[in-house]
Amino acid sequence: MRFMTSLRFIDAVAREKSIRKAAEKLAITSTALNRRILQVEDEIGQPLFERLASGVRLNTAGEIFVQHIRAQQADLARVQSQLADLSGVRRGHVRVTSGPETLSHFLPDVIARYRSEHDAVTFDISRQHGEAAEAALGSLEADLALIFEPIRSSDFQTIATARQAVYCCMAETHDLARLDVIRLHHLIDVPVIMPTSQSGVRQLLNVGLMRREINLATMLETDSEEFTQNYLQNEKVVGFQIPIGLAKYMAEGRSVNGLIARPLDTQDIPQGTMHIGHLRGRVLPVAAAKFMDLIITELRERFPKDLDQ
Amino acid sequence: MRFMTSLRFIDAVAREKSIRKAAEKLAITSTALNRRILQVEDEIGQPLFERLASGVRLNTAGEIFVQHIRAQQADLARVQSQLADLSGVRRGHVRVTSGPETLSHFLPDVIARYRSEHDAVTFDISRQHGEAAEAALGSLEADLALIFEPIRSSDFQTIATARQAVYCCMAETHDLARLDVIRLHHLIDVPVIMPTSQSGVRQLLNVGLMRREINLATMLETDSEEFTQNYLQNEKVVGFQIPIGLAKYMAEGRSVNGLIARPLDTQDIPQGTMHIGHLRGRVLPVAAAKFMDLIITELRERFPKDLDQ
DNA sequence: ATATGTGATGCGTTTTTTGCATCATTTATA
DNA sequence: TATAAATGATGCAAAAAACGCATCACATAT
Repeated sequence: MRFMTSLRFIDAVAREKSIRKAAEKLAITSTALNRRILQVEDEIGQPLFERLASGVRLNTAGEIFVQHIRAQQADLARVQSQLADLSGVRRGHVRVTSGPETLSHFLPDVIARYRSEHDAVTFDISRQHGEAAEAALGSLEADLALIFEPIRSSDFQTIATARQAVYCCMAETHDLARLDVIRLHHLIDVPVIMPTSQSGVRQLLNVGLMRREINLATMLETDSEEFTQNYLQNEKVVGFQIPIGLAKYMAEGRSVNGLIARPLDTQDIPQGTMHIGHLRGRVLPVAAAKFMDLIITELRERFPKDLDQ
Repeated sequence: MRFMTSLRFIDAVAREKSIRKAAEKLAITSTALNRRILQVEDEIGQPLFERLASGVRLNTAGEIFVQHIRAQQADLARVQSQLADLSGVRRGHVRVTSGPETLSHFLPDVIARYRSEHDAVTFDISRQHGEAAEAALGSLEADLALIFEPIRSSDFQTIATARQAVYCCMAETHDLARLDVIRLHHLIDVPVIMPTSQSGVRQLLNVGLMRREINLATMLETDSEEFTQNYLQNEKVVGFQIPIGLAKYMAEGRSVNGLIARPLDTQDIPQGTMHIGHLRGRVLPVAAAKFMDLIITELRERFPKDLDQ
């Protein structure tokens, strides 16, 4: 897109905070890039960057203008996606940001399902917790977000929510595996792997633990689902997860790879809410919109009673 | 704005429906323009225009793309307005579309008031009835609309409304000038000037006339306020107008230039609603937003009881 | 049949953009 | 404190892109 070149270059310089560094990434000389920027600044009628000895930095005008550029790029992506859709093939690129919960099973499943029908669509998955995810939507670095936490920004437009209880995850040989529902007091003196404090699951656990004044025997704290799942197969410890983070059918009590999941009593630990949404006011590219539809379809199949739209 | 050139050109061709005609308006040769279009089509990956013997016409892809171009232009205007605002002077260009009611007194007053403080802001006033005005907002040819009619499109976002009763307008020597409130039956056999059927005032009159089964002695039908106002000074006929279309204080009963206004009884003719708003989802340029604020301020001063926000 | 309109294309010219070498400053380092 | 290494800006020549002219191919109206 020739007509986007200057704008794309400015965006790059804003990100790199240096003309020379940006020029290198863009595979042109710094002098050409410099002059493009000077030209746009001249047309705009005022500088967009502050010149520092260490590089450049956006000034207020630049912030406003770069925001415009990104909105413009996002809208162009939407248009291209829509045009591709016209000509039969669904092309496009979908950028999803999500907490760790959905990355092990849910998103891989949904994306595979989507790509089985539209293999011209590509994906970007970035793992970020709530606040960062919302920021990524705001700066148009992501199209969709799946956030298992309270929503902070009013710029987040929720399209669907799914209530999720917290489950204990353990080897099927674990003593607690015999129980259908686990109460908090069962966990006293049982070694557990805790999610980090940024995670929504951890926040729900904290609420219950505070109320009941219980301390768990935390043997390890991690935000890595992969680590947790693998470790549970080696030692008789308990991890925590929500249904969307479990392998399919595990939430119904089946064991998968020697692991089993049991719900925590909701009297002890409140249910949380998984939010699926996008930046308020945005019109999503076709591919992203259709992918979101599929996410909701999948959620409806998995959690028919707990989905709200 | 160099980076907008190709897009601006495409917009021009779409409007002119001919490359040669557009080229003339843009002061370049048709061959240069033609090649720019071919280049963009090539980058997009598909044609935007159908080539006919009589010129060109947007295809579906073109419609989508041109819509994007216009949104982009509007957003750039907003950004420029915002940047100018940063540097102290409020620059900008405000495009208003309105029915005839506000053009004689209201808009001139408000614009004069606005420009007395911000003389770097320029205006475009286009006179259009409801449906056309809404279309102008939709195609981003106008920023604000003042519509004295029911709103048809759900894309119209109303910011404020003002209830307006219909007034009779006449020479102060007219027999009916003695009445404080005019009933429909007073108008029987009185020669009147009627607004055209597109006008909101006419639609309100029709409602009352139908209900009471009264026919007026229409001596002339026009959509020209100027004509009506001038003619009333020459002959003892009655015209119709709403307060916002009257000179200041005329709705309170004062005579201005030998003319006087008397309200029609609202039992006979229902009140109408003046809508002030913009395209749903748009972020207006600073200048346009501030101008709308001033419109509402002015309305509040003139019609404190009848303004809703 | 002819004339007039349309958009597309080959080619030489003009304008714009790019890259190299270099300057003026500021910051980090010896 | 002197030196080295980074930054963005600028003059100038080469490369690339855009432009305008002449012309083609085609459709429509006269």
